[in-house]
Amino acid sequence: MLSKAEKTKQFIIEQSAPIFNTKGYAATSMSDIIKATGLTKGGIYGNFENKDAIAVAAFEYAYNHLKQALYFKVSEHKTATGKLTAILQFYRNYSIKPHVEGGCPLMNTAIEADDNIPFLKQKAATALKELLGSLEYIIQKGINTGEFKATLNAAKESKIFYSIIEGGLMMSKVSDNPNILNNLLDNLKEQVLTRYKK
Amino acid sequence: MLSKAEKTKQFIIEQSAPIFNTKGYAATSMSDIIKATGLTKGGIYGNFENKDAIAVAAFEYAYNHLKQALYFKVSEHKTATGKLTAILQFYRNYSIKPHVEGGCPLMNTAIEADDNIPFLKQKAATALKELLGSLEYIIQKGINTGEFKATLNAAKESKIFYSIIEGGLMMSKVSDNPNILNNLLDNLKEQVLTRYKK
DNA sequence: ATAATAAAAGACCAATTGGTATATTTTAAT
DNA sequence: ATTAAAATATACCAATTGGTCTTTTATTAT
Repeated sequence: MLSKAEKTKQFIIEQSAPIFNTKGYAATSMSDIIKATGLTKGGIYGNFENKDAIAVAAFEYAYNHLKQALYFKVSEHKTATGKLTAILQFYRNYSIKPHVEGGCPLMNTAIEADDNIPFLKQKAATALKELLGSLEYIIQKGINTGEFKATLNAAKESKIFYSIIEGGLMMSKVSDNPNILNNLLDNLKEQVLTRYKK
Repeated sequence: MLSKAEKTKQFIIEQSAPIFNTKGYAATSMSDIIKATGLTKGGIYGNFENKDAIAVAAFEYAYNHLKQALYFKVSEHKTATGKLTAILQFYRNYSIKPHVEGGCPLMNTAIEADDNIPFLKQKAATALKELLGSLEYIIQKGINTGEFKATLNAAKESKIFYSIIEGGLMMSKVSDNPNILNNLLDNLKEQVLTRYKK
């Protein structure tokens, strides 16, 4: 059974994650976290060393959430085409209905942290590597099983795939127009069915 | 001739833009700007109403810089293929040699502002619309002159084009690997020469 | 039920935040 | 050169920042 402290720690993470993901690391204050949790300084600092530790935990929580939801959807399908389509479906309307409030934690963290928050940048880099790796794995398997063309470069395609999703998400969000992303997802699906498939 | 105040104002903008673009709006303090300019509070607040006004001016400065550099490169070419290739060349190694320190001001601002800094979000949205419009215009002109396939959808292609650049830039920066973006740029060029061109 | 321990509350801290008001210095027209 | 106006410096402000320390309250093993 979870100890009291472990439960509280988890609770702090759950309440903080959407705040960090919405406002960003710099704009999120300890008083924001205090307000969101209903705890006091003692309660927070008894469970975390400092703000940075909460930010890291919140990122990992948000990323794991995203990852698990994605993996769940992907695992429902057996073919590479099915898996890729499921991923595209997952991101449909993501600009207005993201998995964690504030959008994609990976992109948010990458953009804020890349120049001057090294400990967060590194977390985002590791997460990106993992996601790209999974994508590449799906495509490569599609090639190996003969579902996709043998000429396809899985490493290359995975990066095209993901850059379009994240770039499209950024454009949709800032433009308040979910269709920018959705249209790109439609196009990616078409690409899978034509360029990828044998 | 520029008045003293106008010169100072411009100077403040020039010194602030790289700070805002690197640290972000929230993490940039007035004391950062004071330090960077060598001015005092009076000098700053005599020329700008508040921090927000500087942030807006800094964004517009950084964006205009980017835009002009891009337009200059693009205008050297007459064909749509030449113009698109020039844009791709412009972004080569952008993750380590951006036009303004900190990377693409459009993406940085879009990601930080989209959830809770409306006045900056709107600036980024307008800038994005303009950039996408220019891209679409180039592609459409390529279609109209018979250089590109008539079946091409300029509006759609411009979004694919730009999402790959920005998504690729994000991935390159957070991974400390310029090649992720560079390889995507290579691929885009190939797409222009095969899928676009007649 | 009680003690030992774990967890959370709350008072406190120096430093920094964005911003104002006033004093001083520069600029530029006469 | 003088002077009015413009521009900048400086001292000051309340509020907030991340964080510590001590006291109080809950928890949990006995």
